[in-house]
Amino acid sequence: MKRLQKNFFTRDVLEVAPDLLGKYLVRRFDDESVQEFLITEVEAYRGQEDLACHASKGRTPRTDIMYHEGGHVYVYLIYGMYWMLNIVTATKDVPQAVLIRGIEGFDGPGKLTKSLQIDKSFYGENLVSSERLWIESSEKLSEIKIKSSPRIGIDYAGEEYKNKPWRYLLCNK
DNA sequence: TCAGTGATTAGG
DNA sequence: CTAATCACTGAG
Repeated sequence: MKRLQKNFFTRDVLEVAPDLLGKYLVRRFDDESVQEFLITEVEAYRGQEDLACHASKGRTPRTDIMYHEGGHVYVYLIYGMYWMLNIVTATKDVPQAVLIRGIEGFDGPGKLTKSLQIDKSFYGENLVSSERLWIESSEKLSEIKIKSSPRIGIDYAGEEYKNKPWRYLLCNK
């Protein structure tokens, strides 16, 4: 196991997203305990032209972090209750992010962040240097199978983008 | 199926 | 300031 470095995150989101499957999300809690979670489901949000991406409406205080270099964390609240965990990818001024939808043991992005105790304080966290949240790769899982499908909950994105198969799932059963 | 929930955003 | 929006969940 070793922590993923910046060059992993600075690629195009469509490369990074499927590549995150089979990797481990590692969280060090406030009591110093460390837990690792296999990433099983992600979605790619790609730039200003992707109408499902929050950055499609332009740069705002909330989406600002997506315009940074890959390797940062984008966290936001949805439906007044649930924090969503995203990982910023690509280079400066290219707004892309990967939504972590599922990890082993927890299905659903809302439950995931609740279990990992992730909230707004993680907005902008650097996954390369952070002491409480990062990603590790495992040499064991060299062979994995990936399935893709349209993204969830983005009917507003228009015909072209809502049907893009930018949701990736692990299926090595 | 559908209500709860509050940050974020655009518009006066 | 106000009103609309929303990458979800759980109860029924």
